[in-house]
Amino acid sequence: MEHCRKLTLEGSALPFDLDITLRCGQVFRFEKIGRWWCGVLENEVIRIRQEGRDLHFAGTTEDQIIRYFDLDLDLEGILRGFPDDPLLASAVRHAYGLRIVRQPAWECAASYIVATFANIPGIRTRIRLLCERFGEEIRAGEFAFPKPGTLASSPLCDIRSCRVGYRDRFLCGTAGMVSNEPGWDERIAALEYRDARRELMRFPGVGRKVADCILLFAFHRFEAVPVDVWIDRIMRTHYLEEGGRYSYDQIADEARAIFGPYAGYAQEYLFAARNQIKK
DNA sequence: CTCCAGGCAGCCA
DNA sequence: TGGCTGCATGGA
Repeated sequence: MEHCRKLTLEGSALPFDLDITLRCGQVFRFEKIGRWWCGVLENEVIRIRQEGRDLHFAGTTEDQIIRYFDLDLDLEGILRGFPDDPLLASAVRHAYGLRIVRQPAWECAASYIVATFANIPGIRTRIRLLCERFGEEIRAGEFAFPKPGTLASSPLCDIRSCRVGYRDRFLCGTAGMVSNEPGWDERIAALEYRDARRELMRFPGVGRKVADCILLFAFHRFEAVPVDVWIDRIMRTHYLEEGGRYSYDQIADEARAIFGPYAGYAQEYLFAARNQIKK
């Protein structure tokens, strides 16, 4: 591996916690080996570790690190702007320094399509298998994320062999649509949140929740609030009227009303602290 | 073994 | 529009 660089975090880059950021379940391909996190960024194998304010990394540029981890974002200001709420405050304390990573749009979409109705360890296994089978080998034993064209032209049975189950045709179908429209992500990025979500939901396997995940994790639309079973539970138990009937959009709207324009970030901190939040 | 998971599409009223 | 149901799979 090429030589290691160092980036000292300061200003907007604080707070930042690499472990929490890569462990919280927003990304599925990073793996911690010893003290190093190893993963693939833009077809480059990278490794990175944090020691206090120092970020040591290899395999990519400082600009890419800053962009991927969104270190120019004033996270402290966002956290300070949250409403005075004890549950959210405890979640922020628990996951302090978590940053929403800027995922490539296609990788994010494909990942969350195969993430539906599954648990995180299983998702990681599936995505690893997809990369090993369909991704370009960029180094011995290291694979890029599969290109949409590759998946679109692969037999469903081959895709299913990566244990994606019934999601095989969703993944293949979305891969086909994406590969037929270069620049689809820029088109989405130019739209208002509601329009962007509606457009994303035209992809097979992309419903409200997956669309919100793509908008939050790839496009950094921080008003997007993915409501999975955990967030649904937390919102109903702690923020909504007991026994009330709430649709997905009503819960997300409530979250935006309570947490403000960075509700997506609040959601992510609550998700990261889900096992510490009592039912 | 049972339960459950970063839900979705396809129905039906 | 809103509620119900089947769905493949593996990790805990």
